[in-house]
Amino acid sequence: MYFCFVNSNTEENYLKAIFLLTDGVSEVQPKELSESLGVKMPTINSMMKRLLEKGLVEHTSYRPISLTKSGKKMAALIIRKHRLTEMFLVEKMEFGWEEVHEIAEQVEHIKSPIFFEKMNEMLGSPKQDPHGSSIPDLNGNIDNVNYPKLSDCEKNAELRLVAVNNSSEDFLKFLNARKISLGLRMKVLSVESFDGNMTILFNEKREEVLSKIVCDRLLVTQLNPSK
Amino acid sequence: MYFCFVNSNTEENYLKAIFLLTDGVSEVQPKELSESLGVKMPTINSMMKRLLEKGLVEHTSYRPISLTKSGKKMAALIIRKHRLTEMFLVEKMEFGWEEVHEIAEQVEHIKSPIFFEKMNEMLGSPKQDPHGSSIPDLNGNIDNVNYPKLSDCEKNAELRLVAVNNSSEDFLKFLNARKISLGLRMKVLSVESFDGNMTILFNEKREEVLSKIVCDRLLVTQLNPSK
DNA sequence: GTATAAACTTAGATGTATCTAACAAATAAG
DNA sequence: CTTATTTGTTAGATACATCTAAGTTTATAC
Ligand SMILES: [Mn+2]
Ligand SMILES: [Mn+2]
Ligand SMILES: [Mn+2]
Ligand SMILES: [Mn+2]
Repeated sequence: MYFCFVNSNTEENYLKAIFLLTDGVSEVQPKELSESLGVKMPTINSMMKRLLEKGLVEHTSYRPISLTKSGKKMAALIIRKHRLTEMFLVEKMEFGWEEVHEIAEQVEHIKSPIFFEKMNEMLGSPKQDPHGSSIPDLNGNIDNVNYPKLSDCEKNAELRLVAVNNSSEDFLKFLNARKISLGLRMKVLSVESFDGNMTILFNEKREEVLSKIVCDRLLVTQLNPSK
Repeated sequence: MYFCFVNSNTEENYLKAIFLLTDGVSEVQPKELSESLGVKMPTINSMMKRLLEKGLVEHTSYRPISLTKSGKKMAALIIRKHRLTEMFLVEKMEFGWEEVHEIAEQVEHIKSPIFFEKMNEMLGSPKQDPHGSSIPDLNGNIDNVNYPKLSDCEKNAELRLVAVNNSSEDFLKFLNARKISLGLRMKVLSVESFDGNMTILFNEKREEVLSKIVCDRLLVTQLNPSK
């Protein structure tokens, strides 16, 4: 049934990184992958050679890298485990959303399908993780909703924060300190064209200036413009 | 504070195996360790060389192996994580006691003190794991209660099952099928001297014959002989 | 007490995951 | 178009975790 050839944790991390850098569809430059994983270029080369032999990636010399169908599925299933873990840590173990990414980075490699399906069950099959990213299903299919960045919105836009782009502890602590969490209502009061700073009204009450760097990492939906 | 030189999962498994084979106090033969870990003898040699350099084991050529003080502490802390995990899986995630050992074998290597201390808190600082083994404290101290085996008990002994010697899935499923679980009352009705088979009365109702192999793996306490 | 067996060690090989140094191709600049 | 610069590849080295084959030491048997 399960045709069990298993990949190492390292291989899993490569597949995941490629998936995230390509959105599961496009290609990624070796350079970009090397920076994302924090390894030197030749390391990418030797790993691509292995993943190529296993039929998980496509790569010809001097060309960008992409996942094969089976590579894509494997990557999505690892991401499923990562995001279920994050949700479990937040919902069932009372961790803050800023604490869970590092732990999930390790837990995602546990070899035990039932362990993650138990989490899924206890959580009631959640569709998003604590950072608003979609959780792939058991077949490796993932909703590819592409939320706009706050920084791409215009003056007077009425928005709701639905996800963050980045789960680093520092960034999320920054948001915590300003009581910015998923679901928050926002209105763009002004955009400074010089540096991209935005003045935002939160929940129709609180006003705050956010830098371009921060606005790039906040993903939003438009609130229905009727009314 | 934490002087963070970290060991690989493999090194952690060796430390744990030595601890369990020596009860944290005595010595173990390389042969025995090699069989316990399922690796060949030279593998033990090269790992002992590394652990020796790290100051975690003591070993001179052709002599048995023991843990140093710091090796002992590290081993105990890994065992703490293993057993807390097993308890968490049973108590908070509704796994059966026969399912948890393999998962804990992987989870024990997660690098995140807070992850395990959260489990500990949620569980109310349990003193035993689901198989009745003691959970070491945060300083690596462990209650070394040495329960007798059922197979060492005599006819008419009145006992309570407090732990099992072995957490293999097969053995625990065998016990499940016979509704044998921790806390169960037992009375030794007879011992067959030829093969060590014992006839046991459970909960003053149910009678069952258990083989020597099984009785060797059941750890008991004497019920107070008064009354 | 020597011979045989068992346990242990050393040497050398393999595969994974990484690196540096040196070279090659593609891209950008002038 | 030729020259830098950036990007990518190859070759060779190192550390970890394991093995097999070949010796050594210790223990057991006669
Ligand atoms: Mn994450
Ligand atoms: Mn990971
Ligand atoms: Mn266990
Ligand atoms: Mn383990």
